[in-house]
Amino acid sequence: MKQSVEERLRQALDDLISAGKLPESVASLTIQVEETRDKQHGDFASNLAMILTKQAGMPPRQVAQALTEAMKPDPAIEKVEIAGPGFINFFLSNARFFEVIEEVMQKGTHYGESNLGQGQRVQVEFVSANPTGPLHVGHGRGAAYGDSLSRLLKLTGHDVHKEYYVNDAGRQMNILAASVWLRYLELSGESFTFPSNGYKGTYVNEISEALKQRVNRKYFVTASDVFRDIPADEPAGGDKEAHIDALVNRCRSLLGPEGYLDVFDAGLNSILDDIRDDLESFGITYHEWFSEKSLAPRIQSALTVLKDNGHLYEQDGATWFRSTTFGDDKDRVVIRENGEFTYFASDIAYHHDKFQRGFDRVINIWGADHHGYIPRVKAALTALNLDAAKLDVKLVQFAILYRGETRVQMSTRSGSFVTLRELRDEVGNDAARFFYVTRKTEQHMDFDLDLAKSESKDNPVYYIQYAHARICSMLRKLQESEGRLPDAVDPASYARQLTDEAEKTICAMLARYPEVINTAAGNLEPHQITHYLKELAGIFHSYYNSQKVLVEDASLRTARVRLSLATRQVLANGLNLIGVTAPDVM
RNA sequence: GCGCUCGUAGCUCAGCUGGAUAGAGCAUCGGCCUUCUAAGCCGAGGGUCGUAGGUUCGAGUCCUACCGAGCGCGCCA
Repeated sequence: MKQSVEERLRQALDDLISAGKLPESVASLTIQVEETRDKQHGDFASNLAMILTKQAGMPPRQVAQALTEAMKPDPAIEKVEIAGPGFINFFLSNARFFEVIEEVMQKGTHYGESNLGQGQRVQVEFVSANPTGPLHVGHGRGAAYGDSLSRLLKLTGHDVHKEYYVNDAGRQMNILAASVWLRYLELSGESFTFPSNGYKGTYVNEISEALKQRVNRKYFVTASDVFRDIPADEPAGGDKEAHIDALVNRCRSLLGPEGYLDVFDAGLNSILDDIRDDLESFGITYHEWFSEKSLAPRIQSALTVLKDNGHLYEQDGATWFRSTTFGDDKDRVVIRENGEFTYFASDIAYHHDKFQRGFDRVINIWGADHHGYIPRVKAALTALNLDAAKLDVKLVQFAILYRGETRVQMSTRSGSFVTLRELRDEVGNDAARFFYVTRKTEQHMDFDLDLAKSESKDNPVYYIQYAHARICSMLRKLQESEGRLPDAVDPASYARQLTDEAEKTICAMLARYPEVINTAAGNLEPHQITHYLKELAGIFHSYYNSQKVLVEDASLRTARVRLSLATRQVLANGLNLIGVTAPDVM
C-alpha cells in the first residue's frame, strides 16, 4: 500500500524535473511516506513538498500543488489532499486494505520475510559469560536480546552465525579450579578457612562432590601442606588477591600439570554444560562455542601483524599497542612484564579471527560495563588493516534488581545472586523472554523480582497470547459446527463485507508488519516487535468485544474468519520471533 | 576530572531515524459476562518531554552548556 504512494510521488517528482520545474539535484532524494496517526489526514502522508521548498524556490503548499497535479491517476489512490504546512495526504481505495488478508494467509509463517540483508553473513556474539558459575538474570537480558535479534536478522535475509565466546583461559578460571579443589579437600575431611576471593557458590561443592566420586583421594593433600607459607587472606589482615593467587600456584604445583588440568576441566565442563543446558531450555542454541584457549596459538600471529604495521612498542618491560593512534584514551598493554598475554591480546586475536572468517558484519552484544573496550577493539581492527565499521557493538544495560523495596546485590563470587534458571522457573520462559526484550537495550531497567514473579497475571505477554488463544478457540468452535474453515474468497468481497472501521484498522496493522520487521532488523531493535504485537492484540481484543465473528450470514462470517486467521498468523509469527510460544488454549 | 549510556504521566516504558493535538501498560476512579474464552472490553483523571540556549517551515527526536542517574577510566577478566 505504502509502495503505491511512493511510486506515485516518485513519478510526479521525475516528471517535474524533466519539465524543468525542479532542479536535477532533487532526483536522488529519498521519498518519505509515513502512515498517518490521525485518519483525518488520510491513510498515508508525505512531507516531500516541504523538503523541496528551498530548492524549488516556492512555498511548500505550492510545491505540493505542483506535485499533486503531476501525479498520474492510480486505482489504489482514491484521493489526494494538501494539508497543513504542505503535507500531501493520500486516501487509499478501500479494497486495497483488505488484500493483505490473503497475502498473509498465502505466505503463512513466511509473512514478514524480506531480503533486507541480501544474504549478508552476520555474526552475532552474545552472552559469552565467564564459565565460572551459572548464568544470572543479568545475562538473561543479553541472551534474550541476542537470540531475538538473530531470528530477526535471519528472517530479513541475513546469513546469521550465532556464537558464544568461552573465556576458558585466564585468572578467573584458575581461581575456579582452585576453589573446586579446596572444596574437594573439605569433602575429604580437611578443614581450613576458605579464601575470601574464592568461588563460594554451592555449585562449586557439587562439582567437587562429583570429582570426589570419580577420583576418590587421588588429589588429596593435607590442609597444612596447602596453606604452608601462603600469605594471609584479607580477613586475617592480608591481601585477598595475593592470597588467592598463591593458592592457585600451590594448587598447580601440588597437583602437577595433568592433575591440575583434570580439576580445571571438571569445573569448566560442568559449568559450561550447565550454561548450555540453561540456554537451550530458554530456547537459545548457538552455531559455535568458541574457546578462548583454542586461540592461544593465534595470539602471537595477530600481534605480529600489529608489530609489522608499526603499532607496537616496548616500555617498562611490557609490550604496548599504540591504540591512541586510532582515538583510544590511552595505549594498552598486550604482553605483560611477566610475559603473559593480557585479556585484550586474546580479544585482538579473537576479532582478527572473526574478520578472517569473512563475515560481512560482526555484532557484539556486551554488558554496558564493557563500553570502555569499544575504542580499543576498534582501534585494533583498524591497526590490523581491517574495516572497523563492520563491527557493531550493542551495549545491554544491566537490569537493576529489586526484591520488593530492597536492591539485590549481585556478585558471582559471593554466591548471592539470582540465577537465570530461578527466574525462568518462577515466571516462565515466555514471560522472561518477552520481558527482557520489551525495552530497548540502552535503557536502564528496574526489575522488581517480587513483582515479576507475582506478575504472571498482569504480564503483557499473556495479553498477546490470549488474543492468539481466543482466535484458536473460536476457530475450533467453527470447525465443530461446519467441519471446516472457509477458503479464500475474492478480495472485493472483503471490502463489501468488512465495513466496520476496526476491520480496516486491523488490516492496516497487518499490512504494516513487514515494515516493522525491517525497521526492527535495520535498527537492531527487537523491542519494536513486542510493542507492535501489543498494539495488534489490543485492537483485536477491542474488535472481538464489539463484533461477533461467527455470525449467521455466511459471507460476512467467512470474511471475518479469514481476517481472524490472518491476525492469528501474524501474532504467531511475531511471538515466534522473540521466542515466545503462541498457545492454542489458555 | 575525562569518557560512555541515559533522563518522557504517580510507577514501568514506547515514540516508526525531524512532522500535524506527545502515546501504551500498571496503579486510581466509574461502567460491561443468559451471546464466539472477563487472562477481555468501554470511559475518566493524570505531562513546563531534566534545565537553558541554538539549528529551520517544524525539535521529545539534531547541536552546545549545565543539572541528575548508572557504568567505565588496571601489566584484572
